[in-house]
Amino acid sequence: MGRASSNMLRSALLGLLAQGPRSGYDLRKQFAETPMQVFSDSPGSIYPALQRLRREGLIVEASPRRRSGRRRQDFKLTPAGLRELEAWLRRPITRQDVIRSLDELMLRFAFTGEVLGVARTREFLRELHAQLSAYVAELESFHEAAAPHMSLSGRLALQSGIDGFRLHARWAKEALGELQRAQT
Amino acid sequence: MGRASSNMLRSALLGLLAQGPRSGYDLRKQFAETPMQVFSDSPGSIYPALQRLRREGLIVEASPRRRSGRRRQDFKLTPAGLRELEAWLRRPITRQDVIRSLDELMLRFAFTGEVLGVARTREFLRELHAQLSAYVAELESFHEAAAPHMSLSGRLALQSGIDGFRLHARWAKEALGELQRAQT
DNA sequence: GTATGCATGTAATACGTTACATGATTGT
DNA sequence: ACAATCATGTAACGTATTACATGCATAC
Repeated sequence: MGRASSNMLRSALLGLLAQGPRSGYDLRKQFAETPMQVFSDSPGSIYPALQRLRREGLIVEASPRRRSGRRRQDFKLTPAGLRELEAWLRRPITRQDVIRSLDELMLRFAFTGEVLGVARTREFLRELHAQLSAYVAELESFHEAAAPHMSLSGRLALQSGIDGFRLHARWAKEALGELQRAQT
Repeated sequence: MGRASSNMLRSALLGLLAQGPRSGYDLRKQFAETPMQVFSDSPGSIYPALQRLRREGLIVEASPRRRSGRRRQDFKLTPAGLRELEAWLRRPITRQDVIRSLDELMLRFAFTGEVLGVARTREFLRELHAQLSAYVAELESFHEAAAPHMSLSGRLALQSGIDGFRLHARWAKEALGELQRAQT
């Protein structure tokens, strides 16, 4: 009921603010100038989202740490905000997540490493790999059954999808190895 | 103003209806049971979307081609609907499309093959490959500059993103080859 | 002292989501 | 006759999008 679905921007804001205090403008710049460009940098999305988080007590204004005389409103996480972030990070990975919001899972991966530590990140990757492998298998069996009746472009598009998930699965495995090396 | 952004569901409905008359329920089943599961199969999204398309004159009721005594409302594209579909398919591929809606581009690819023919599809793939390569290069140079200051998980996540785009670029090239073989 | 960019905000609109509602038709 | 499933719809809610608005610092 309402309190809904993914709300990826909300989580991204919490995750970034967990790294340290930032202003809305800082966040907009980060969305605009880094590979986080999946997020809109328009003020109409970010400022209202920050106000909502503030109203819910998940973030508060931080001491204005002004690096200039400019008006500037920094925010930082509250304990409640950190709890919500961690709850998001710890959500079990579902088949639906893999299908409909792989982007969000990758975001969760990045923040998990920074917020919950290496051990938990490796669990995350194992779960992710399992779900991805399962879905790849599903797609392959669909492909086998349906390919004969599909158009060439349909088949090629499906193949691209399968390849993408397979690549992510392989990536998860390799990342797991890298974390292991870094941990020891 | 308003008439906005991607509206991927709208385009998907037009594309599917271009293949032949279907009912809302058919479309829901297709979303639920095929790899098109990026789309929600909930009635609250599909039926309103169909009503909007009908009100705009892009689709009309088709003769009820009933395969049972059940109530059933089939829709088919109007000439205006086909025009809008083709306009969507012919939109130039932007950097933003690649970053924020690769899914939509893959959908466009599939329908382009079915609606506009092989020649146009190959143009599409060339454009797509160019945009993907350009963005991969961008990401690589960001990676080179920023990697030293990033956390391990941040770096791994970024690497996954780069790999994904690189894979799509390679796919576009291979698909181009397959279409060429099929065309001759 | 005027333009440019910093920094935050708001209004209109459309859309997806969840949940609920409603008949009609098969199957048993 | 009754349950399950077919098939379509509606209502409340939250949120992204686009475009516009505002005020204050710097820079020149």
